Amino acid sequence: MLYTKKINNNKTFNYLYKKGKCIVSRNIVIYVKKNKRPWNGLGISAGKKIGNAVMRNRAKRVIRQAYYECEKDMPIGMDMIIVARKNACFVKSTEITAYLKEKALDMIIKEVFGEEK
RNA sequence: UGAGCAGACUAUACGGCAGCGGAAACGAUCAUGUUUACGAGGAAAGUCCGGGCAUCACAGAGCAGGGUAACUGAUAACAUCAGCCGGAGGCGACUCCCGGGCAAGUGCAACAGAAAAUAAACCGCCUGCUUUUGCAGGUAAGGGUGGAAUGGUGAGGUAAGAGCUCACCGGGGUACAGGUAACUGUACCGCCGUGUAAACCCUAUCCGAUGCAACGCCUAUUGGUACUCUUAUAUCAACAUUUGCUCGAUGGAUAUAUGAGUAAUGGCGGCUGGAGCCUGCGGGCGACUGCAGGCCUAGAUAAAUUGCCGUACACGACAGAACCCGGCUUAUCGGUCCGCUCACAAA
RNA sequence: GGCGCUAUAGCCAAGUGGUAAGGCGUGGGUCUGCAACACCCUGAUCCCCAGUUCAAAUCUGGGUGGCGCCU
Repeated sequence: MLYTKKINNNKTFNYLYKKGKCIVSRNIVIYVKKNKRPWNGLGISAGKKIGNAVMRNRAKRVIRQAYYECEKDMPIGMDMIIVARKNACFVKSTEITAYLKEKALDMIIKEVFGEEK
């Protein structure tokens, strides 16, 4: 939790779903958008389709752990929503961490900050 | 040994590294750090009952509406639980049952059937008249319909029959005895009548409404928006408020103007020490309860119990607190303990 | 978290204890030289499981799905 704040109002969620860039994979879907502030915003969403309360909590936990582990490498100054898909609760957190570090980071940097650099 | 019945408990375990939540202590000062112990369930679920707590309304009464239903008790209370009565099932341990009243009233009972409930009589049976087809009277034994047909079986009796009479069975009433009571037993009378109250209803008894997004406190901005109150003026004479309605109670009511206050948003409290848990000794058949000692054991707000690795095995089910308790219902891989029953075998 | 409503044929639906009306559509037939129109026929585990009753779509209890309100 170095530079991150939680996103907890509905407005920003809807704004990001509409305007943000989306990156899709088997386990998760990521929506990203610049916010021009000295912190990152993080929202995790686990919908009804995933399963009961235990499964939803498990998915949220795994995603949060994966985010913390690659927080140091993240660029600062963006809002981000991670939506769990049905696979996410059966997978270990190391898989998601690896995915974030190897593939998603490059994509995020390209999509969001690519134009400036 | 096998097959069961009932009750109670448990819900992978241990270690390492990294992390989360609020709390306490120590340090530190507008950055927050260190240490310590603690941190989901038997159903946390469904929200089906009951209560606490809070607000609203209170001067009260009645009606409407809703719940409960053998009896006695337990309890804060209950649709729960215990004991017991009645009924049903099982060889048995034991289990199951929304179990008041259609002899207060009203309604309903399709089709079939003569008839579906003050009664009546299709085919029959018997007597009389007429005459070969009917009429009048008696009768409800037999037939068929239906879920249900005015007690059942046998004997006497008769023109034919019939609780018409008798015996036994079944049900009802009255009296007496036993039991706290539901109820049980005995004696006498007597056959007065189907089902349905999870149909309206009646009887007894209980219930005010809304739910922590209740409610209380603090506060930015905008704007005179909404609401409340005070004063003044004008109009009207029945109008408003008061839990769904009525009585009753309280206030005259509406519009305009002036002045004062409140609300929205966000935050904090409510929030966890409680009808609490454990142990021992008493009371009670039991549900439960009295006394003494000990313990503090989640409180988040996009929402904490984790991630990864290793070891073991039976390879891990259903499932995540959101104000709090007592029950019920539903989901659930399995395991352990105590008691009891039946069958077989051995001593 | 709390409080409510609802489920009937492929679709829209009526039905307050006595064996489920109707409309659109599907399929078949009649009509026609062939079609359309018209007419006739056709089809239901009344969301699921128990109970009350002679009898349940309907009454009672439990479950499942869908929808709404407070925010």
